[in-house]
This record gives sequence, structure tokens and C-alpha cells, in this order.
Amino acid sequence: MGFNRAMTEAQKEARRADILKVALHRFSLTPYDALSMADTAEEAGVAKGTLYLYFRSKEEMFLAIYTDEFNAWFDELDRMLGSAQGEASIAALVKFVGESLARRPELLRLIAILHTVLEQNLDPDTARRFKSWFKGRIEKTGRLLEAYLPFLEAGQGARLLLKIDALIIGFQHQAEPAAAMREVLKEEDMALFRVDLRGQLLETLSTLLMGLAYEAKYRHEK
Amino acid sequence: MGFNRAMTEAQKEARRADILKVALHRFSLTPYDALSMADTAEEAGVAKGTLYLYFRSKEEMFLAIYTDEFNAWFDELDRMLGSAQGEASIAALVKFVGESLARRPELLRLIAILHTVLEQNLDPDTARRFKSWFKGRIEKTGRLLEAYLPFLEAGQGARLLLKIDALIIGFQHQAEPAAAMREVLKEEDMALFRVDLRGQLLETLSTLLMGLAYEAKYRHEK
Amino acid sequence: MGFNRAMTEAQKEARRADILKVALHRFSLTPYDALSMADTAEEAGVAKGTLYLYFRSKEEMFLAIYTDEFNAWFDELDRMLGSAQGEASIAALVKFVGESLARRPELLRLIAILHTVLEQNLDPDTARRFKSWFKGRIEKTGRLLEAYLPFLEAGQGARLLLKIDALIIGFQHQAEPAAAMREVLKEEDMALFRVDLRGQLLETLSTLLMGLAYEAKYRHEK
Amino acid sequence: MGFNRAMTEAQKEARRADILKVALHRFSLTPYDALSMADTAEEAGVAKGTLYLYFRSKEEMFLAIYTDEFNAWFDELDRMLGSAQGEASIAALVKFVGESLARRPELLRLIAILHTVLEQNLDPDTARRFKSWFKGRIEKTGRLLEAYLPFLEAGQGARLLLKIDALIIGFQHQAEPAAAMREVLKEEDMALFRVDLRGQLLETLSTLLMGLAYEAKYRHEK
DNA sequence: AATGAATGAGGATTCATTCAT
DNA sequence: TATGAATGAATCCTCATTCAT
Repeated sequence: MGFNRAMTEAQKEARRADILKVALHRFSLTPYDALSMADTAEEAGVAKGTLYLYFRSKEEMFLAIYTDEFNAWFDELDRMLGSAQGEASIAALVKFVGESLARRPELLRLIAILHTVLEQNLDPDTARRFKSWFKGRIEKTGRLLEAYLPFLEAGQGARLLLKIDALIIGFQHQAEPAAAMREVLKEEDMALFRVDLRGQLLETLSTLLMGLAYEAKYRHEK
Repeated sequence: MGFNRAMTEAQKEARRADILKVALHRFSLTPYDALSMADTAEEAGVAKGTLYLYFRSKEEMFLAIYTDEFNAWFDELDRMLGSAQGEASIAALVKFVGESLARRPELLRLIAILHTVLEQNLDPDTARRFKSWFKGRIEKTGRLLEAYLPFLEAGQGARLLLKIDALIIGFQHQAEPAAAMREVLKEEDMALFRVDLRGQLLETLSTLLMGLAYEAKYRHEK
Repeated sequence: MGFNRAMTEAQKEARRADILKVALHRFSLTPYDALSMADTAEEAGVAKGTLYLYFRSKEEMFLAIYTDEFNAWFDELDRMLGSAQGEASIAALVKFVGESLARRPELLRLIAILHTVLEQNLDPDTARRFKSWFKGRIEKTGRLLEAYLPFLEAGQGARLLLKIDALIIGFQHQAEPAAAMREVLKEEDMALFRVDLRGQLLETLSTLLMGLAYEAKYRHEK
Repeated sequence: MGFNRAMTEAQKEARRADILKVALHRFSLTPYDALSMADTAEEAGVAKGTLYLYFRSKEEMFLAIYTDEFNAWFDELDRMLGSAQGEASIAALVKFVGESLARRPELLRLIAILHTVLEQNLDPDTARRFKSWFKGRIEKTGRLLEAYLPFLEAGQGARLLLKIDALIIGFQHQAEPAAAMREVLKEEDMALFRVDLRGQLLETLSTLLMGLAYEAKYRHEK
């Protein structure tokens, strides 16, 4: 970076982004618990205290990464949902979700620890701000989803996205076994447990959407 | 207990069961991380070291509880699935799943931490034994499920049960917010995030089964 | 304040006084350790660094407050000691000391931490200047005290004032228990430890002066 | 020590005493804040965790030392007060107090930090137990003191001891200047502040007792 | 003179697990 | 088999102070 002291807002923003980039990089190599603030500070070329100038806690730092990554993902989704011209289909959506997530393994891992780790130890304000942002994001994309999938009713889009979130959490857990388990799962007869996150997610999502479409049709016929 | 030293196999088994009962009771009152082996030992009236005569680690102890509780739940499911005479229906199944889980809040919490906590720190043998048991259990009930829901093909029952497992993990996480978050979620406009585990699970499961039924019909028509 | 940059000596003096006023106010609300320079700076409407243009350290800042408050107290004492016309009495002095201190709870707390906190971390010059001032102040009022209490010999006044200082330190410590202790001291049989600083100080001072008077008489008779 | 594992109560007591001895030794060389539990553990030849097997916190450990040292001192006082046969005198008492304290420099330093350090961070039970013990000790010796000094009324003994406690706190603070101050006080004209704890204490105590004697006589004459 | 971003030292404590008895 | 004393790793965060601007 071209400065030692971030004086302007832009420089501060740049430093913040720099720290987040380093933290994300480290997270891509190591489990969250094994990361130390000291390491991140060192790799970012700043003092430990500096991290706390930008983030109130380790959790808040990774919550910021969560936010950025989630936003990037949903921005992509929004573009896809908005650009579909009559050609909307469950299959296309499911495919797109799978591909966009495959490019974001860290986001998947962050989603999996959001409630048990990242949302712990927050001050009330940060908690509220985060959840408000999350709500807005979910609802915005939820509405686009409702437009994309005509069988969804008002409000169903956001709720569907939360269900997908739950599925990601669950499948991500299943897909990332502990060290000892990893060995066991290599054995031939353990194929059932070699969960391919993307495959499972897409299959389940597909079925779920089928079910929703069916339920909608049934509702209308009634 | 009527003895201090468990000499016979039966006595040892009784003591083991006694310890598990105490541990489950404590788990029902406290989050896993806040539980100490010392507390459990004390409440069980044995020394800390004694716990390690029966279980190699804290994780293994709770894995045993997981096994017991899961077995009890699946035994119930098996009975229900087996006793249905022609009257099988998605709605009945979903209802039964919801009710049987509602009676087992601890099992839900154990399912939610299986991969991130309980399966950590196991020795290879225990890991394999656990996973083999789990596989057998899932496949057995999976077959009953396939018999109950005629639209399921061979192997789909077990895979569906794993999907339900993933859903439980995800919804349980969403439904148990951190302290600071709990306050935030009380606010009026946060209704979206006040996840009712049972409700969400049943709704999603219902849709999922609908989707599966629909997919099956579609397959056959083709 | 009507300016941002204190250019003249008078303006600098005014800003210094302003900072001290704010710091004293905060000290009246919070224990010394819990006070942060950042808070004081913010409430004073200046940057943290600015505090260090006026005081070399947190200790030096509060040493300045100590000086001001102590001076104010001793000015009062001086006036009282000087205005007594033949009507001097131990009782009147003791009463006046009690009342003047009761109006200065912050001074009492500062006296209690002078040696363990405020005199730490000083540079030699500041240390010398402070102690020189303190000596002059003690000796001046000491002489007035000797005039007021005829049984005091030359030099005894200053030494008596230092003894009073020691008593304040000790009683102030006894009177300000830690959080856990505060609860304990509320119990009925703990009355012995519910130290009323003013009461104790006055009682002891009174006895001390009696003793000094008595010793003086004894010396003379000899 | 002849054992690695303290199995019997006596051995545990011995280990506890051993740890306290080491901690006291380190305290005699270093200020309290500069002491680390790690150092004490190492010098005592045990692991850090072991210290916490015997004491709940650093404060509690030094509170135990305080208790022991204080008890030893008061035991001495008790013997002296009890053995006086008609020969009781203020001078003898004052002399004895001075000498017994001169042999206990660490006790003096502990007394000086009791309220500001050692009584912090205690759990309510420890706090109550300590204060109860202290009360009993003060009252017991207080009664002996009342017997020794006939001019003391019932209850005055304990209260006098607390006043002595306050004096020790104050004089100890005055007598232990900070590093920078120490240099300043070496200068010729700073004699006033070179407080000799023992001298000051004895002089003040002597005067105080004189005053009490005088007050008692005055009361009776009335 | 004023700012405020950057610094970085520093240590108590918990608790699952072990192993001598 | 049972005990329980002993172990020891592992890290976040604060805040007074500095100094580049």
C-alpha cells in the first residue's frame, strides 16, 4: 500500500479492504479456530492493535468478510434473475446457484459457521446492523426470485432463500468431515457419506422447487 | 448405585448408562461447550478419571448419547413406517416426524453439532464403528421409508434421510441464535428470522416429498 | 471554546484548564483505571494527541488535578487557620477539616492513589517540581498550623499534615471496598468494617491532637 | 518435596504451604504487579494449572499469604499483650509493634495493597470468609489490647487496630516512592518526605495512645 | 498547535486428559 | 476398577503513547 497511515477516508477504506483480503486468504488455508489475529496482522503488515481499529473483534472481522462475500454472491444471483427473459426455468436457476457457489468455497464455510461462531460475541448494534442488512438482502433477491419463478407467492422468495441457507449449512457440515472421519469415509462402503455439497444442494433444491411448483398448481386448481 | 466398583459386565453397563443419563441431563440444561467433564462426574457420583474408563473423550461420550437418542428416534420412525397399512401419506409422515422430534430437543441439538464437534477428536476405530452403525441405521429406515412412500426408488430412502439430517442441522442453527442476536430478533421487523425449527422442517420436508412424488410421476410418464 | 488553535499563552492556559475540568468531571464518575484518555479527549472536544501537548502522561494530567484540588483545599485551611482570633481550638480545627474534605470527594480519592499511581511514570523534572511544590505547600500551612495550635513546635505542623495525609490514604482505602467486598460489608455483623471516612478521620485526628497537646504539656512540665 | 502427587491431606497442605512460600519469596523481590503466576509456578516446580488447584486466582493466593503473615504477626502481639504482668505501658507496646513489623516488610506491603488489589476479583464466599476471619482476629486481639491498656473501653481495641491498619497503609505508601520519585527524595531538601515507616508509625501510634489515655481520664473526671 | 491512525507489550485462566497411587 | 492431583497449551484485546501529516 502506498501509505503507512491511512489519512483519508479512501485510504482507510483501502486498508480495511486490505486487511479483509488477507484474512480471507488465511481463512482459505486454515479453519477459523486455528486463525489468530496475530497472524493476520503480521501478514497484513500492521500491528495487532490496528486490526481492532477497523474491527471490534475477530468475529466482527469475519462477519465483514461474510457480508462482502454474500453480497458478491447475491449480486450475481440478482443479475442472473433479472436478465432472464421468459426463459426462466428451475433447471437454469439450480445450475446457476451451483456454479456461483462452487466459485465461493470460503463463503460456504462462512455460512456454515455464521450462527455458531460469527454471530457470537457481537455488540448489540453490530448484531442489529448485520441482521438488518441481511434481511434487506434476502428480501430484495427474494422478490427477484418471485418474479423469476412465477409459482412463488409474495414473501415466499425470501423464505425460500433462508431454506437454501439452511441446506447449505447442513450439507457443508456433512461435506467437511473431521480428520479421523475423513479417513473412514474413504472406505468403499462409505459412499453414502461422501457428500458432494454442490450435488446434494442442487438435487435437493431442484426437488424443492418442483414441490413448490406442484403445490402452487394444486393451490390454484382448488 | 449399589456398588463402588463395577465388577461384572452388567454392572459396568449399568454404570455406563448411568453416566450417559447424567450427561444427557446436564446437556439439556447447558450448551455443550459450557459442560465440563468435572460437573458430569460429580453429578454422577464418580471421579473424573472414571469417565475415561468408559469413554475415551468428551466427544465420544456425547457420541454415545447421540447414538442412543438417534436410535430411539429411528425406532419410533420404524414402528410408524412399518405399522402403516395402506394408509400411508406424506402428511402423516411429516406430522409424525415433527412430533417425534419435538419430544427430543436434545437430539436436535446433538445433530446440529455432530460434524463440527462430536466427530472431532475421535480415534479411527470409534469413528469407523460410529459411521458403520449410522450407515446401517440410515439404510434400514431408508428401506422402510421406500416401502412407505411408493414413489421412492431403491436407495432414495437413505439419501432422503440424510437430506432431512442436513435440514435439521441448518434449521437448528438458525433457530438457536447467539445471545446478542436473540435480543435483536425480538424486534418487530425481524419476524423473518424467528425460525420455528419444527415448522420450517415440516414445511420443507413436505414440499420436498411433494417434489419427489412429482419427479417420480414425471419419470414414469416419460 | 471559541478557537481551535490556542495561539496565545492565555488561550493555551484556558484550554489546559478546560481539559483538567473535563478530566476531573470524568474522574468523579469513574475509577481512575477505568478512565481512558480517549474519553477525556472526546468530552473535551479535542484529539487524543492534543492532551499530550498539555500533559506528558495520564499520570501527569491527574497530578495537575491533584495539585489544583490540594491547593484549593489548603487555601481554605490557610484562611481558616489565619482568621482564628484567640478562639483556636482542636475541635474547631477538626470540624473544619472534616467539612472541607467532605466537599472534596475527588481529592480524597486522588490522595489515596498519589503514591501508587500518580507519582508513577513521571519524568524526573516533573517529579521534582511536584514534590517541591508539595513541600512548600505543606510547610506553609504547617507553619500556620503551628501558630494555630500553640502546643506544636517548629516543624511539627508539616509533619502533622503528612500524618493526616497518611490517615486519609488509609481510611480512604478502607472506606472504598471492592465490588464483592461491598456486598459482604452490607451484612449485619460487618459493621466494624463499614468505615465512614470522615468520622474515622475526625475521631483519629482529634485523638492525635489531644495526644500532641498532652505530650507538649508533659514536655514543658519536665 | 518428597512427592509428586499430594495424595493425603497433609501432603496437600504441605504443597499449598510450599507454593505460598515461593510466592512470598518472589513477592519479597518484586512488586505485586510484576509477578506472574507462571514464574511462581516454575519456581515452585509445578505447572501453572496446579496453582489454580490450590487458589482460585492470583489475588486469592496473595490473600492467603496476607492471612498467614497477619496471623503470625497478631499471634506475636497476642503473646506480648497476654504476658505483660502489670508492667503494661504505651511505650512497651509501641516498641513491640515497631519491632514485630520491622521483621515483616512483606506484610507491610501486603497491607498496603489489600483493598486496592487483593480484595479485588474475589468470589463472594472467599470475600466473606476472609472478612469474617479478619473480624475475629481483630476483635480477639482488640480485647487483649483493651486488657493491656486499661484506658480503652470495650470495642475500642478493635477500632484502634483498624486505625493502626490505616496508618500502616498510609505510611507504607508514603515510604515506598515510585522510581523517579526515589531519586528526587534523595536530594537534601527533601528530608521531609523520606518517610521512615517504622519511625512515623511508632511516633503517631504513641501520640494516638497518649490521646486516648488523656481522653479516657477526661471522661472519668467528668 | 492539532490531529488521529498506528503501535505492541503483556498474562491470567480453563479444562480435557493423564497417570501415579 | 477407581481416584483426583497434576498438567499445559493457547490467545484475545486494551489503551497509553507516538508521530506522520
